[in-house]
Amino acid sequence: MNRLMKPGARERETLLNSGLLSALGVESVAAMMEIAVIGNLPARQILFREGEPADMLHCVLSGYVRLYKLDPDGREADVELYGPGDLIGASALLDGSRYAVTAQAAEPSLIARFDLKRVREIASRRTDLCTALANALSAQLSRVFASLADDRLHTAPQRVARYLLSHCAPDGRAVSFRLPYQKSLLAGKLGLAPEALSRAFSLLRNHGVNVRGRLVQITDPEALRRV
Amino acid sequence: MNRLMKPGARERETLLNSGLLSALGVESVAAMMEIAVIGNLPARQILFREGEPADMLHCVLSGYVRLYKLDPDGREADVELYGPGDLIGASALLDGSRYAVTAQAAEPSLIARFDLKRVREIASRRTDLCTALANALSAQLSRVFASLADDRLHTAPQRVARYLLSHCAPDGRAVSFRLPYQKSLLAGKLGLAPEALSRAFSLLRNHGVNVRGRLVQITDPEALRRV
DNA sequence: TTTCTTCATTGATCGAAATCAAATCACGCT
DNA sequence: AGCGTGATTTGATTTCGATCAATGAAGAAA
Repeated sequence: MNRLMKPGARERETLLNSGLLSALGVESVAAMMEIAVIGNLPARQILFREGEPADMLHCVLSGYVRLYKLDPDGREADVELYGPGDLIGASALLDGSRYAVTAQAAEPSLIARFDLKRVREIASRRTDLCTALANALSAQLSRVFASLADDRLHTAPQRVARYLLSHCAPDGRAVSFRLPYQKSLLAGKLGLAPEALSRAFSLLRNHGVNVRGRLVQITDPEALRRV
Repeated sequence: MNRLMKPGARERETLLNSGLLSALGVESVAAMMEIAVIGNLPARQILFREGEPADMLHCVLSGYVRLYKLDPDGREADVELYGPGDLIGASALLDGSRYAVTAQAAEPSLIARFDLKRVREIASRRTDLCTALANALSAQLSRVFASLADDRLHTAPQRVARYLLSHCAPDGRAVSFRLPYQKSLLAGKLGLAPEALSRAFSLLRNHGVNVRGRLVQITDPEALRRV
C-alpha cells in the first residue's frame, strides 16, 4: 500500500455512505472512524492472499477490487468484484480464520482498512456494528448464490444480457451508459474468457445492443430480456 | 410441515451442537430454545421459495436440505446443500428482505425453525447470538466462493475427486466410506448432470476409486489428488 | 418373492465455450 | 502527431459436459 493515512474529509464522507457504516449509530461510526486507515492502491496491487491469516477488514472507497481463487497451475477464477461502498474480507470474520480468496486492486483504488481484532472488539460491545456486519454478509451471500446459479443456468450471451439489464432502469425505455470497468474484468466477473464476452456482445447486436469501447447503447430492453 | 412441536430432549441435544447454538452463552441458548419449533419434513417438501418474504430462520437437525434457484423455464440449479447442524436462510437476515433461493428437503428431515423477527430481537440484545450469526454467514460465504471457483476451474472428474478427498483423512492412507446422500443430489451439489457424475466415477476407477452403490473405496488418495 | 417405481449407467449426438493464434484497435506517453 | 503496449476482436479448432434415448440395477410396497 502506497500511502497510509487517517481518513480526511472526503474519505469520511465516502465511508459514511458505505454499506457497512451507513446503518450504524453515531458512536459506532466514531469508533470505526477511529481505527480506519486509508490507503491508496495502484492497479494490480494485492490486498491479501488466499490462505493468509485474516487480520484486516477492507472497504472500497473508490476503484474496484477483484476477488479470485487460484488453481494449482496458476489459473485464476474470479468470484467477486467489489466497488465503492463494498465490504471486503468479511468471509474471514471468525477469529483465527484465513482469507478464502485473494484480493487484488483491479484499478487504482482507495480503500479503508480496519484491524479485525479491534472490529471484533467493537462488535462485541455494540450490536449495531455486529448487525451491520451480518447484514452485509447476508447480502453478499445472496449475490454469490445468484452468480453461481446464473453460471449454471445461462449461456454467455444470456449472462451478458442479464448484466446489462441489471444496469438499466426497469422501465422499458432505451438507455445508454458506460461500463464501469474494463471488459476483461467484466468477463472475469461473469465467469467468461474475454473472447467469449466479445462474441456475446457481437451476438447481442442483433438484439438491440450497441457497444463502442465502454459505451453501451440498449435500444430495446424488452428484446434483451427475451434473449 | 407435518408436525410442529417444542424441542424434546433429543432435539435439544442436536441443536446445542449445531453451528449456530454451539458458540452461544447459556442465556442466549435458552432464549433461542424458547422460540425454536421443531418440524418433521417429508422428502421433497418445500421450506420456502425464492422471492417470498423471509420470516424464518431454519436449522437442519437431521437429513439434508437443498437450496436451488429456478430458471424462467423451470430448470433448477443447486447452489448449496445443508446437512445436520447447518443454518438455512441467513442470506435473508435483513429486515424486510426476501429469500434468495428455494429450499427443499432432499430426504425426510428434522429441522428447527426460528421466527426471524424474534431472532433479530434477541440478537439486538445479545451480541453472542449476533456474532454467531455473522460467523455462520462468513463460513457459508467462504464455502460458496469455493464452489464457484471450483466450477470455473475444474473439470467434472476433478470436482468429484476433490469432493472425495475432502471426505478423507488428510493422511495418504486408503479409505472407504458411504456417500451421505443420493448420487443425483451429489451431482446437483457439484453442478453436474447425473450422467456426468456417473461418467466421472467410471473414469476415476483408473485412479484408485471404486464405487458400488453408495460405498466408495479410495485405494490411493495421492493418485486422486493428481487427477 | 413379485411388482413397481425411482435411480443409475452407458451410448450417441450436439452445442457452448475454452483455447490457440493472429490481426486490429485504443490509449497513455513522449 | 507518432510509438508502443496492452486490450479487444475475430477466426479455427478442440474439449467438455448437456441432452436424448435406452437399458440395467436397486429399493420400497404389497
